[in-house]
Amino acid sequence: MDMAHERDASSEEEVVAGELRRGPWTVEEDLLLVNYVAAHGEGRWNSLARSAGLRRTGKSCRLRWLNYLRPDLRRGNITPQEQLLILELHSRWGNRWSKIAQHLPGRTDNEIKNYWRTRVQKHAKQLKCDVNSQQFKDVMRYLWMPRLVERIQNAGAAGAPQQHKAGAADTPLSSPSSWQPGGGDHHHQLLMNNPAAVPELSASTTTAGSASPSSDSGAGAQPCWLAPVGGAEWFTTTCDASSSTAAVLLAGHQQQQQQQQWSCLLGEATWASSSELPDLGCVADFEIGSFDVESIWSTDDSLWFTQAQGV
DNA sequence: AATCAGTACAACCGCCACAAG
DNA sequence: TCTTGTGGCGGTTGTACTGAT
Repeated sequence: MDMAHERDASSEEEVVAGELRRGPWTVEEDLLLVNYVAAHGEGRWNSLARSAGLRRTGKSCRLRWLNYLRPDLRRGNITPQEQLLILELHSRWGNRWSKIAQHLPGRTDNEIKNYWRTRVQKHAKQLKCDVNSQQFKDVMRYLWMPRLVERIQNAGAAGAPQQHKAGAADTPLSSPSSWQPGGGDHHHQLLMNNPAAVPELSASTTTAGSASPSSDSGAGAQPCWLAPVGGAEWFTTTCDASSSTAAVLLAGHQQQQQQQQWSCLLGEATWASSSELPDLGCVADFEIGSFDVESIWSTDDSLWFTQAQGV
């Protein structure tokens, strides 16, 4: 369903500036654009807009096509796997949305940007810290991401990847089969069959512990894009296995006592005294007990979080 | 039922890089 | 070298939707 299509094209909500239309696209405009691109291909958006009979700017046409009409778009909720990848890639590259989107087939930079702003930044706000602060990065790296890995693992163990807050908005493209070899959309199959399709992640060096989270160097990764049969396996191979995050996650996985480990991590005394553990700085200064577990964190996340705090 | 606040997402804007003339 | 057109990107805004009160 597209809310834009529910409007009358002649409604006064739409602004007509000279010959150019603005505002939500109508079904007729979408059809014009889709048909024209199908017949003539993408590019030359300004002339395309004129030739197709669209009273839109080339920019508007391009955006509409890339963010909404492209046939290979993956629609529906961001899965835990995708969330994990977004968090990891953002920790490396910052707000390089298009770059991040390149590693999430079928997702647009706009979608990822919206996800970040509406959900991730929301939690930074709740934690009363800046989303770019080291504290928040630590929370993501040592609390949020491991939890996502755990959820992916659990979903894998249950026989099928967990749908994150699956709702009516989900389409077949976002179904768990998309992550299974032989299932899902064309792009995923391409990536799974050809790991080199993500060259930056396939570049492999193993300098354990040396990679900077924000580094653009892209060191040490063996992407597989396989189904999340084991969440930690999927993550550590998809992302940089030499990064501190992945190393910690992998260690937790190998111990098969991940929950206990993270419970320890949450104890102030532990992370203040153990040189083995990552320096979490002043994470404990957060009002972490009031962390809102809605939207991103599910109810069982809340339970886990409470247990982890030893409450 | 009405109102309100929060959420999700489509769309626009301004800036920048690049290529062609 | 300068100008212009084009495409790409990140930031921001507007609004429909949803759930709580």
